[in-house]
Amino acid sequence: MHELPKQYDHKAAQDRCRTLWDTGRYWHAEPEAGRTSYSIVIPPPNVTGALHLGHALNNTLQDVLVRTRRMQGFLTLWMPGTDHAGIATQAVVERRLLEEEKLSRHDLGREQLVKRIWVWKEQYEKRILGQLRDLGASCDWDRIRFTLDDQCAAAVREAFFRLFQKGVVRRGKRLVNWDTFLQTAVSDDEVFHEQVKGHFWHIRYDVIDPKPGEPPSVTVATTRPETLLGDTAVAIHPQPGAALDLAEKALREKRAAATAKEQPEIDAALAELVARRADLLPGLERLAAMARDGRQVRLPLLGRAIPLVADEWAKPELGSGCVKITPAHDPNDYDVGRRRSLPMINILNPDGTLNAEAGPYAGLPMHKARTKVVADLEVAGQLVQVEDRVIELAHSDRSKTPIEPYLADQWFIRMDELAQPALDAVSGGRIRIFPERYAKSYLDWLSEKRDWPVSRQLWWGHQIPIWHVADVASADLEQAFGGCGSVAWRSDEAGGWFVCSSDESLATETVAGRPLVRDPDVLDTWFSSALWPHSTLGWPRQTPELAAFYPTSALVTSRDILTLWVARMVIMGIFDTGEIPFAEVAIHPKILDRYGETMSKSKGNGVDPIDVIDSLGADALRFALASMATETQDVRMPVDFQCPACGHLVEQTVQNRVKPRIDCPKCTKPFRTQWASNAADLTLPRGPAVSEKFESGRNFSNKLWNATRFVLMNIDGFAGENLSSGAAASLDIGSLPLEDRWLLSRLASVTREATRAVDEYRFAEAARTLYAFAWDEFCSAYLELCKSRLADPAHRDRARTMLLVGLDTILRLLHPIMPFVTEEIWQHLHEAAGSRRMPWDSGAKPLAASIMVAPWPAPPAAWMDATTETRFGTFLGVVAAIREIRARQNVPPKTRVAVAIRTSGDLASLLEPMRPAIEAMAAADIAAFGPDASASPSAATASAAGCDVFVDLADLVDVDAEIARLLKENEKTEGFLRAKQTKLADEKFASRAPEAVISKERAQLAELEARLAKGVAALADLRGRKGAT
RNA sequence: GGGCGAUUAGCUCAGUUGGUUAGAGCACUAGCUCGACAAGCUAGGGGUCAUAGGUUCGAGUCCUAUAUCGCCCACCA
Repeated sequence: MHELPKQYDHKAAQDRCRTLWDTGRYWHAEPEAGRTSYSIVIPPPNVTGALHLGHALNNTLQDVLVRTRRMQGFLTLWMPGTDHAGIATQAVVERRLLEEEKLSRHDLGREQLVKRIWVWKEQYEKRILGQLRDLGASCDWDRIRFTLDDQCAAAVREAFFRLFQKGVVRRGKRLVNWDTFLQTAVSDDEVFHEQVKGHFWHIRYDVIDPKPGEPPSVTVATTRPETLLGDTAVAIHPQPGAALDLAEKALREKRAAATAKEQPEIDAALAELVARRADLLPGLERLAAMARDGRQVRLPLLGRAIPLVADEWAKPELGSGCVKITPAHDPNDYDVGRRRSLPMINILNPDGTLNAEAGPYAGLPMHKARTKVVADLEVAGQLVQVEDRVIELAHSDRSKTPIEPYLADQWFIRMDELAQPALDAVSGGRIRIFPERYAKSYLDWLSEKRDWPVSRQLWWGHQIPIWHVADVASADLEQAFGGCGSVAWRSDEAGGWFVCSSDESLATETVAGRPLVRDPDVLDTWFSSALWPHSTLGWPRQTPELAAFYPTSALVTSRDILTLWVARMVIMGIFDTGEIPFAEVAIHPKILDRYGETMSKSKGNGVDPIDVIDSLGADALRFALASMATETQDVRMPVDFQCPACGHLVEQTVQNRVKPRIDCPKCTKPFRTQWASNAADLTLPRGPAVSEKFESGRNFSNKLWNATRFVLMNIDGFAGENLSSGAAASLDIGSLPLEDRWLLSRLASVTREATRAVDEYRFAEAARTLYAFAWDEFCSAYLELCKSRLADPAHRDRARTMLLVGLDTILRLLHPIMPFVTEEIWQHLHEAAGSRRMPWDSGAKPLAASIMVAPWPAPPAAWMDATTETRFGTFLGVVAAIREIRARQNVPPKTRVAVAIRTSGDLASLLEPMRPAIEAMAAADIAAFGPDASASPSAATASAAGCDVFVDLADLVDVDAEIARLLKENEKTEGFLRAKQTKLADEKFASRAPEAVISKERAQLAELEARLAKGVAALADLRGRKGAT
């Protein structure tokens, strides 16, 4: 006999399963003619660090899809890989370099730094891929890619080259977010805003040669006074009066629509506007006229004459109505500068110090320059006023240092033409986004068609395949590269040329004696990510993989990168291949901590998935994550630290979550957290971050394990029938007892529900459906029922067959969510019952050696039978009724009770075969079963769907307790009854509700009336009995 | 400022096209070691579905407003 240990050992099972899968390479997909494929590319995790719970969720869901499709017979590929994550990775390595060796990247040089980052990458890539394997991800491990590997690099160069040829890659001065620590431009997405206390300085600029009646000066206000060194104008609205009228009109409209509560505030604003008009308008009108006349003001400190310009950007309703213009260091001023053709003076060096343009301030870092500028303005008497103000200061997400807007030459991609096909793909339904509402943010973002700045002044990344050459003629280039299809060139509008090549290097180092110089910049990391679906499959080569697996089937991601990544993949996929990169996009929730904050390593509120995998098992983790993946909202996960010494749980709080060590409040022993870095802390045992949410998954694994244990204990040499369609032993439904027909019916409907849920990315529903069925129906009901049948030689083998059908089907349905425990059980079943075949198995082929490649269940529709399910429900109701009476009368579990069941003759004969089952499951002896059954004088009563159940308790019955209970119950029934009567008596209801609803209500009313009558009779009976004693 | 979403049991969440007396897991209470499983079994307690209106014969579900929270986008001399 095949006997299993009492508890499921997830650690041993995980090791065994991984070995089995790796040996069989069931995760590998080779292009094969004639097979329908299903493919997913992994959202490549950054090699900046380890995977967190969000990744675990993302990858669990992908694995559920991939494992399901593989079992359904699709040629299934899940492409794994990691992302070089340009700036993020370089920042991490640079920060460590600085901390540990006090070196900057310039001390090391480009080549050495990149070498260091590769070392880092190897280390983290290994760790990440290891975590994915531990999670059970069935990626094709023979096809691991990296966004910076040779294959991806070739795709990047080719894609860039084509964009260059098409003319949508441009170079030009752009105002960028400059990170002065990393000395690179960063994208808007890599900038975060932080509120800091600052000031609002009001500075006076004197008018040059004011005429009589003209204001002698203008006052402007700024939060960044040092930028005045780069001012090239002061702006004033061209028609301040009209602008004020407009502002006033807008306010009045707002007031009309406002609630009474908001009105005082608007009134105050209106009053201010009116006062402002009186005070400032004449002056502003004068200034506007002066701007039209080309008059100038003198820039304080530097003494430069700068023009007054008329521009709508200056709002007369704000501040003094005038605004200083620093085109090279402010995004709005930049726009003004372009509109008014102003000079753009860059006052910054790349390292954040001021350059020669700043005159006497050159060499100072910005914050020192600010202090000095303010002090000098004060001395010069140009500082009018200083206000305290809270300002939103932009910081670089990567270096955590303040961002400086900075004018620099950058490469960017024009989106106007490229974006349209990507918009059409989603709005036309060729790409479907789940849940659908996210399509809106995709479309909104793309329809702005904003240019994509793609150059980064970094060393880690794909170096832009552009070479610069100056002082050559077009003919020289033609001669050098004319015959070469992989090289293109274009004038750089400054007398030089851009040469672009899709090859890694150019064939020559000079053209007409002039050197070709490689552009030092690298591409935004999202550029290579945008090519991921086709670059990983071999593009631009026409590989068999590309033909078989592109377009991919689905993309699974969280919503925050819908624009950054998903939209760009669609753009580039269509541009490069002419086809969409994926047919469906599944958006899953984010995991938040107990305070509703997103989990992140920097906050320290994360959970290492490996902690959960170690303590509770990968299946527990996966099951919990899948159950959380609902469509509507993000999910909160309260986290605790578990004391390694005593197991006590310490709630993770804002205070303790960043500490390297914690002293257990219970056993007082210290343990380390993920933050431990010094030697002393590292010697402490690790206290993993855990959440009770994962426990139900662990318990479920164990439940399945023990159900299997039961089946194997009873199988006793029975190897399983071949039920595959066409085989002799096929199931004859009509001959089966009620419980077997019920099981088949449930298997069919559960399979349908679970499959549909996965198809529609409703993972939580799939998990819930399977959990409830396996636990509450298969284990609690069916297994219990089988116990008596297994003891009866006449029925034993049929019960064994059905147990195997049930267990086998449940395992296959659960395998995508819980691969390890299902595989482990599959192997045990293989040993004990290897000749069994399900109707959806091929009868000729041997049973699959791994459940990973076992066919997905496909129960025939004929199994579904609603009548059987209802009847079985009645049976369960009778059992529950007897158990309830036992519980409320404190009958000891082993004491058998005598029961009478009063019900219609029809129902009684239908349920008669279930008599032994009822007796076994409720520890009861049925004395009477039918219309004539009646209560004995010492019975307690209960009702269940058309049956009255009387349990004869003899001297056990507590009459007073029964009376009290009946009183309470009758009262409750009366309450429902009255509500129902009122509803039915309501003429409106009777006249307007549909007939079906009314008859349903009537039936319920009748049922309630009968119930009450019985209750009243039982009560009278009990009272009489009490009087008799 | 614009957009999207959420608010249901002590906690974390489900709740199909509006239709019985609103569910699950964990936590809680009582009883139970019987050969599958104490990571278990049996029974139970616990909810004015954020608030206020409205539509409807009927609202957790639809509409409007309010409050609170979260996310995305834009802007803040």
